[in-house]
Amino acid sequence: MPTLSDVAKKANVSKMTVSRVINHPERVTEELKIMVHAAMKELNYKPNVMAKALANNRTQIIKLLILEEMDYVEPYYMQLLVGIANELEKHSYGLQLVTKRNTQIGDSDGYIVCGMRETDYKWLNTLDKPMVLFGENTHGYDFVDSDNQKSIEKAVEYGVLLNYETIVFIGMDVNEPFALSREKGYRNAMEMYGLKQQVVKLENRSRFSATFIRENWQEFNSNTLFICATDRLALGISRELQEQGGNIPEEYGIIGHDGVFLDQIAYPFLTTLKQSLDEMGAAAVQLVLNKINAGGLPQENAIFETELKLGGTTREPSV
Amino acid sequence: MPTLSDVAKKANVSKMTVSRVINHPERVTEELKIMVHAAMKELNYKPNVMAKALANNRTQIIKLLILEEMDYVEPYYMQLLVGIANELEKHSYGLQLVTKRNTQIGDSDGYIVCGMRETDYKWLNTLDKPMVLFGENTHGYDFVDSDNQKSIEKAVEYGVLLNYETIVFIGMDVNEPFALSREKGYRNAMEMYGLKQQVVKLENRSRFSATFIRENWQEFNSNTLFICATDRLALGISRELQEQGGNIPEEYGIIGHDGVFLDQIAYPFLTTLKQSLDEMGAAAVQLVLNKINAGGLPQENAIFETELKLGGTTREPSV
DNA sequence: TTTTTTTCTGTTATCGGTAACATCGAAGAT
DNA sequence: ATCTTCGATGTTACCGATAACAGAAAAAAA
Repeated sequence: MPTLSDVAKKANVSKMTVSRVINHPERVTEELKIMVHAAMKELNYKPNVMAKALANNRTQIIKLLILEEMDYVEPYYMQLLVGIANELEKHSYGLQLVTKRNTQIGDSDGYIVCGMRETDYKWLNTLDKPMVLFGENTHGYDFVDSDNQKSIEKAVEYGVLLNYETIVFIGMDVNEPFALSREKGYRNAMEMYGLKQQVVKLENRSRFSATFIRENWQEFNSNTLFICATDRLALGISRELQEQGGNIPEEYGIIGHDGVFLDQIAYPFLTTLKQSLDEMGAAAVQLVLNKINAGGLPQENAIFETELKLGGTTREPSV
Repeated sequence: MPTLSDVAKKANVSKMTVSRVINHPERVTEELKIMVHAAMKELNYKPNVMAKALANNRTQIIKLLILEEMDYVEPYYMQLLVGIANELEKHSYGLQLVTKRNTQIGDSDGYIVCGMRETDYKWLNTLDKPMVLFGENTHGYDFVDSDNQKSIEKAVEYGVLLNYETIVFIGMDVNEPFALSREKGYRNAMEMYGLKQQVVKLENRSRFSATFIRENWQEFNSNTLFICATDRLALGISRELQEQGGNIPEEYGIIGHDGVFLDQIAYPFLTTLKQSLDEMGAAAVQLVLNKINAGGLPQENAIFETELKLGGTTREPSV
């Protein structure tokens, strides 16, 4: 492995000049820059991350804290992780995954946090490294998230376009910002269209939404659309509607939210609001690295729109 | 952050002695060891991973190569990843995730590879760092895997116990060792019980196994058990059996394989052969780190038994 | 022209560890 | 009693980079 010194020798300059070409190119003559670049290419020079880290007093490690209980795995995270990992790699950063079990966390340059609930913030405050949260929050932390409200608004809009007469919202019974935003999106859009609102909140498990349908089956007349806060809930709705003999998508429509894995497992495929998790993961990385390299910046968020991905649980738009 | 020197000063010894206490305690007097340990505790000394890495010419990074196409995410990996990540953290190693997209891989101390197919081995050969594969292979690489054969043997045995008359194997149409082992497990056990073997091989997608049932529905008389090479296949079988009005689990039984996420999504829950992925992840890490620290050792594998996790797709054993 | 300033490049010390060699006292050998 | 040998500790140099300072040449000001 060639080092800075090797490059320096080859280019007939000092190590410092080579270092400058890499980190502060504006402080070096064009002429030398060219020579150094030539030497680097010729030797196929790759900077030694560890040495750089040591000299800069960095660890080149970002910790990903997954605060959610992992007893039932969210496939969600896998895509996110890939997005994060790829982006970190671009910047020569390593990843360390921290789950609720091993709170004994070592050193790092910054954190990306996901799955946090309100009760976690007190603890988060004690971490004094740059940090970006995955999911909107009201505690002033930088975050990356989907535009939850707009997302559900789009769903309602689409439901109206499809002429579903009743539009029900199956939400989550947690008081977290993302859940509230989704509900707000529903309420907003319904009000805008002057439609009667109907909100149900359940624990985020498919069997609970299935039970809900079973127990309230007679209430729902034909031509109803269920907009669900998660694909998990949508899955339960779909399953039980079929069980009860409901015709999907003609009599009953379903729109889920998340678009990771579950929508593909369902039969028929769910129409869902798909988040671009790998982009979001990459964005989270960029935000933390910004903070690390620039000291304390003001809050900066990245908000992504979801994409309405059509499956078999909504009928075709009439032309 | 206290350093080696700080500890050395406090204990009135040289840096080297402190270093020895940590890395070669047998070369230091009991007396000094105690003093140094006291000093370390008092200062709450944590070794600087980067410095150590630099001095040892290590990167303290393990790359996890996921060679599988990630267009449909395997929730499988999430658990594995958690297992790997936790174990790496214990040893102050960072993780870098490499997917098929970014084959441009930087430096690392070793690799854990998963999702490889026969065509990948040529390329794997070019990597000359310590490597452990996730999944059995016939190329002489160290690996970690479930005992695929025994696993399916257990399934057959259980099916016999439950008095299912016909036992069918729904396998995967790939020529990979793990798939072959599972099939072999079926054939072995069936032969042992003197039962008629019936093997079907399909692409690993639930809709293909569903289609299979739809098209061959009349062939399967009641009292049949389907042993599936994956939960994905089991899911499709379950779905379509219900669609056709088959009674699960009394008339038709299903046993899946993997026990990650999908079995919980299915309705009813799948009876499945559960792999302990986090343990396996940890084992993979231990194997690579062994290789890294000990130079080229002979091949070493870690094979884990699966656990038969009962769900609603098999009937109760008669007492 | 001389002095001052600016711009660029090289030197030195340092980040926090570790290997290799040097040193020194005590135990064993002769 | 002298010479080895050995075990325990300290010294020095180095891993591969960077910041801070120093120095030299070029540009600007006098």
